[in-house]
Parts: sequence; C-alpha cells; structure tokens
Amino acid sequence: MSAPVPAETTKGERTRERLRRAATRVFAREGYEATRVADIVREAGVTQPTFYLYFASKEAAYEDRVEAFRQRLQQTTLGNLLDPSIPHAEFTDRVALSFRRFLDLMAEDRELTEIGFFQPPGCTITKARLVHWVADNIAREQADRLFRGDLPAELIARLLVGLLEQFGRMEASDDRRRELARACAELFCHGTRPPPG
Amino acid sequence: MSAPVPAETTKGERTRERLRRAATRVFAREGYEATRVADIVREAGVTQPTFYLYFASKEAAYEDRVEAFRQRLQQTTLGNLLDPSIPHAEFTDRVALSFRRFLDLMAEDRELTEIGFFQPPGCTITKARLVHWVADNIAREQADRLFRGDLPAELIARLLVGLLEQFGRMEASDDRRRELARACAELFCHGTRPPPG
Amino acid sequence: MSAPVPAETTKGERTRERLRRAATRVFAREGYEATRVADIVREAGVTQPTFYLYFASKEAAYEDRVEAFRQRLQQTTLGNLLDPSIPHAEFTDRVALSFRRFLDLMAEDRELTEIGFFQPPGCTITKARLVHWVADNIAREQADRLFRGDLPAELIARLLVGLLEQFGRMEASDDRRRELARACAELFCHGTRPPPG
Amino acid sequence: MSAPVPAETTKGERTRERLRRAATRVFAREGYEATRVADIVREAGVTQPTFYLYFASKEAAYEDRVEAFRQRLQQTTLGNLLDPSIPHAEFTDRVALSFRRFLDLMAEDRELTEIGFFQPPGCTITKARLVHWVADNIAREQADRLFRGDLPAELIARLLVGLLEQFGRMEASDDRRRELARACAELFCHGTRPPPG
DNA sequence: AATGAATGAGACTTCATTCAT
DNA sequence: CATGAATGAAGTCTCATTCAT
Repeated sequence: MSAPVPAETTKGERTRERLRRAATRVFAREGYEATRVADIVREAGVTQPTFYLYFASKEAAYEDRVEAFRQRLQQTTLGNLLDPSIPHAEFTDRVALSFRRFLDLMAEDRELTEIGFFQPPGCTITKARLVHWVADNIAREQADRLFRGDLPAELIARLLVGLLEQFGRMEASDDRRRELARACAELFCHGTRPPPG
Repeated sequence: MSAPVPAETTKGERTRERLRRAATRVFAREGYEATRVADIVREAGVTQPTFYLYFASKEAAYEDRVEAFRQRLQQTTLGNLLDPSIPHAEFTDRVALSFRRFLDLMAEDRELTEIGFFQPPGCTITKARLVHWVADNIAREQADRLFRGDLPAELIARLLVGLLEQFGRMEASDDRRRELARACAELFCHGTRPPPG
Repeated sequence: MSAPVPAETTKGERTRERLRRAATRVFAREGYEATRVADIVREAGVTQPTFYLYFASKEAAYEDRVEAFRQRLQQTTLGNLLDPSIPHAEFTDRVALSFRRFLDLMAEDRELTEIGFFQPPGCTITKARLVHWVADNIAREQADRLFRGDLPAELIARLLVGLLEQFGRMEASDDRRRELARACAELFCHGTRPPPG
Repeated sequence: MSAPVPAETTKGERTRERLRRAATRVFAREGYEATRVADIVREAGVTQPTFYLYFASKEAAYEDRVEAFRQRLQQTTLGNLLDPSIPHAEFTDRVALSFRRFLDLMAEDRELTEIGFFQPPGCTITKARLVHWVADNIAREQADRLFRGDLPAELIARLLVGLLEQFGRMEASDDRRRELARACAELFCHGTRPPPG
C-alpha cells in the first residue's frame, strides 16, 4: 500500500496542470463568455501562445474542465444505486449518504462544480445527463419497491437534481454538509407535510 | 363605463416596446454576454443609436427585462400563501394549484422566464429572492401547522424552487402543465417513498 | 451630351472609395498575404473598424479589387473581336490595335493590374478566364480564316496572353506603348523568323 | 569502372535533404507567405528547432529552393543556343527541341518549378533573368540571321518566356509535351497567320 | 544532431458606444 | 425621433524564432 506514484511530471505536464487550474478558477469566477484567455494565462504565469500549446482554443479548455466534472459526477451517481435489501429503518440514512456523497463531491472543488454544474453553456447538458443517470437508478429502485411507482422515474430524478441545484453551491463545513444531506434525504423521502396525528 | 384608457402609444413608446421585445428574444436565445446590441436592433428594426435613446446600455436593457420577470414572480408568490383553514383533504390540490400558477407564469413568456430565471448573471439573484419570498410564506404556514416544523422554512422553500428549476423550462401544453403541477405537489408534500402497507 | 453625373457621393461612398483606392495600392505593393488591414486603413485615413463597415474581410476587399479588374479585362476582350471583312493589308495594324487596347487598359491603373493580373492568388483565375475569352474570339476568327486553323484556338489564345504577361507590366509612355503593341502584333502574326529571301 | 561515389550521407545531410524536399512541397502548395515553418517540419518529420539548424530562416530556405531552380534553368538556356549552320529545313524542329528541353525541365520537378517560376516573390526575378539569358542567345542568333533583325532581341526573348509561362505549368505526358513543344515552336517561328495562298 | 517548451510581436476581427446631423 | 458614419478598446489566435537541454 503505497501512495500513488504521481503521474509523469515533465515540465509540460506541470504547465498543463497550472493552466487547467487557472482555467478552472477564471471560468468559475467570470463565466465562459466573460473569461479572457489573457486572464487564464496571467493566473497560470505563462504567455498567451503557451495556452494554445496545450488547448486548441478557449472553448476546448472549457470543455476539458466541464468533462472533468461530469466524469466525477457520473462516478458518484453510479456508486449511489441503492441495495434492494436495505432494512426499512435505515433507508433514509442511506439516502442521506447518497446526498452526502453528491454534496461532498460538489464541495471538494467548488470552482469545477461551478463550471460543470451551475454555469452555462455547459450546465444544461450536465444536468440533463445527471437526470438521465439518476433516472436509471431510480427506475431500478422503483422495481425494487424502494420508491413509489406512481410517478415516472425521471420526475423523481429531477426532484433529486433540483435539490442538488439548491444545495450544491452552499459553503458549508463537513458537519454542516452532513446535516444538509440529512435534511435533503428527509424532504426527498417524506416531503414537507407534518406527520399525521 | 368608459372605453379602456388606451395605453400611451406615442411613437416613442411603440419603439421602446419593440426594443423590449427584441431584447427579450435575443437575450433569451443567446444569453447576456453573447447578445450583441446589433442583434437586438436588427430584430427591432431600428438603428443602434436608437437603442441608446431608450436604454442607457446593454446592461440596463437586460436589467429592465430581468426586473420585469421578478415583478411577476413576486406577485405570483404572494398570491400563493395558503389559507390556514384549508381542509386537510384538499391540501395537496391546493399546493398543486400553487405550482400550477408558477408553471403557468413561466410558460406564459418563455423568453422572459429564460432571462429572469435560468440565465446568468441575473438568475442567481432572482432565485435567491424567490427563496426568500417563498420562505416567508412557508414560515407562516409552518406556524399554521401546514408544513412540518422540524426543518427550517428556507430548506423547504429551496425544495420548491428546485422543483421549479427542474420543471419551469419544460415545453408543455396546458393540460400537461396541470399534470406536472400535480406531480410536483405530490413530491413536495409526500416525497418519494411508497405508501406504507 | 453632358459629362456623366458623378454617382451619389454620400460621405459613406467617399469613404468606401478611399478604402478601395488604398486597398488597391497596398495589395499591389505588398501582395495579398503580406498586406495588413492596418496598412490599408492608414493609407485611407480611417480606423480599422471602419474597414469592416465596408468590407466583410480582407479577403472580400481583395476580391472586390480583383473583380473590378476582371470586368474591365473582359470588356476589352469582347471589343477586340476582329471583323472578318478586314482588308488583308490592314490586318497586322488591326491586331496591333487590339494589343494596344490591352496594354492601355493595363497601364491605365497599374496597381489594379498588378493585383488582378500578376499577383496570386487571383492572377491564375484571371488568366484562365482571359484565355477562355480570347479563345472564343480566336475560334471565330479561325472560322473566318483570319488565323491558321492547324492549331487549337486555345493555344493561340495562350500565345496572346503570354505576350500580355510579358509586356503588361512595362512602364511605358503612350507612344512607347504604341510601338510595343505594334511589335507584339508582328510577333503574334508572323513570328520570329526572318522574311524569306 | 568504380562504383558511383556515394553522395555524402551523414545523418545531417539526409535531414537537410528531407527538409529541402518538404520545403519544396509546401512552398509550392501554399506559396511563400502562406507557408508555415510548422508545415515544413511536419512533412519532414523533424522539429522546428531542427529547421533552424539547417536554414537561417524561412526566407533562406525559400531562397535555397529558388536558386536551385534558377541554376537548372540557366543551364538549359545555355544549352539551347542555336548552331548557325543549322539547315533551313530543320530549323523549326530545332526550336521545338529547345522548347522541349524547357518544358521537360519544368515538368521534371513541378513543385520546384512552381516555386522558381510561377510564384512570388521569386518568380519576377527568375523571369527577368531568363529573359536576359535568352536575349543573349537571341542576339547572337540574330547576328547569324536565324531570327528577324527588325525587333530587339529582348522582345523576342520575351515572346519565348511568355510561351513558357503559358505552357510550363501544364500537366502533360512525355508525348504530349513533345506536341506542345512543336506547337510552341511553330507559333514562335511563324506566328498565327494562315500560310498565304 | 536534435528536441521539448516557450514567447514576442502582431494579425484579423468584433462590439458597445458616440458624434453630427 | 431617428440615423449614417465612425471609433476605442479589446479579444482570440498564429507564427517565426529561440532557449536550455
């Protein structure tokens, strides 16, 4: 068990990484359109032509960043499929865990999340894909009677995505995120009405 | 009984209105940053200097449009406060009506909705305000025991706004919107778990 | 019989004309690729954006100039078709006149000729077209037994165009041009061999 | 009888040759200005700094290629001086042979010909020199009464060069080139008029 | 003998905005 | 009330060339 060997770090790879980080930062701060390549290279400490050594265009750099986020998002989603054998009493906790994983992912690199999930032009596609991935999970979970079957899986998926839209941008400590995830799970599972009686 | 007072229709007012409509269309289609004043005036059939006769800047025109949407949104929200005396059996229907009013508003002028609710840079503020307005309603309704009191009103408000984010952009007929509103109300009130038993 | 009324001379038309002249000058001096829009606008006394008010691109401006030359060239060519009833004794004189018209045209605006006839990328097409137009004339004239019929019209046309390529760039006074045209006609009609005997 | 002396083939010489060939190809295809050093090195399979190991600049590489063509052209021209004792009946054939040598030279390396003879900025000088060399021949041949003496040698030389300009770029088989050369000789010697009677 | 990496200088083009009429 | 004409400022991208190894 050793720490992962760092990927080859030629000078070029390091420059590329600096550019990626700078691009993430600036895109997140300014938005795609308002971002100028000049800003990115200034933050990366290189000249403009160097940028074009590593990215074909401003748009290509943006796509690179957006895809990086989507990858992570898809992985997280795939890992959140619920086991049908889950005991009833633990269900909401388990859903809270799923929300926590999403919120942790989104908090881990706020800037990348900003680009991939909240800002146009990429956010629309990201969310559409997320709805799709989540709906796949939900459909199976409906088959396992984990969720109500009287509503289309896509609708339920959208409820989840809507919650992430609302809570994914919050600045929150680890503990606070755990609480938020718990609240999301509550709302997601049981809604807003008071318990009867 | 007098004839309806004719809206002021000096030539200037008509030009201003044409510019507003054109701006709405182009901002919705292209987004704020990518919109060019040249496009707006082309769609409005006037020249560029004329634009500056009616709006101080591109940004001012955008603000004008965004504010128009926010006004309507606030009105709708205020009208959606629930009457505490509502019979228990009708509750979900009543919530569905609230959703329907929101979805109708958003469908009525898709382009204005796009600008005011979905596109940066304005959408963040719009949604923040909406959360605030809705949370005011929810807080009162919690006091009236209409919603569960174990979660902050703002969280519940965000659930609602998240649903609007997910469903407010759908192309849907009147009837389909009614169904959607019903589904939203169901999810909002009772969540996604199957009924016990 | 009055002098032609000058075309409408709005300020815009005058600016366009200044740009045209400047473009002609610079393209002729530097060649298409090496020409910078900055040079053109400096010579025209306007700013760069103004250039794009009148031409869609550097390339469009170039095309405009090249086409202007081609128009004139085609007109001249059409006017040079020989009358079949021409007396034998006057034939070479008449061919000399044709050459003179070509050389005059090319001398009249040296810079435009440079662009349209001598410089890439336009010159290849211009010459190909000229060969075609001239060959049309030659074919008819061969039918009228004015030129030898044992060689394809296109070959004879190319002989003519080759002569223009060689003599069209010469700086020459009116009189000198007349002489040159005469010599061209001689060579074109009778070749380089000494008269027999 | 010894084996042919191997051309010096140090690794460097081979690289230089690859660069030369690549440069020829790209200059011919794109023209001097539009050619990028990046294209040349890609075709040569080396990196950009290597290019500068062998040529001082893009311009130097271009000059190298142009001069290579001019050398060959001058050799061919010198070899084409007509023997004054040539029998009258064979004269046109002999001129056709001269044209054939020129056309063969130009066909042998189309790309080098393109650069040296047809494309700016080098073509103007190449042709001027060729006119000069040919005129030297013609002047002697006029003295030998092989060509008419009533026109300056330079004019006659230009007729020849003009024909090469027209026919030197044609894609043509060996046989077709022979025919073309024959036609050129005919036109060059006797012009375009039908034979009398 | 060759290259990975970088850059200075500059090209074309766009756009919000204004002036003069 | 409206426009024809113009521009300052800036943006993306390219390219010949060089440095350090």
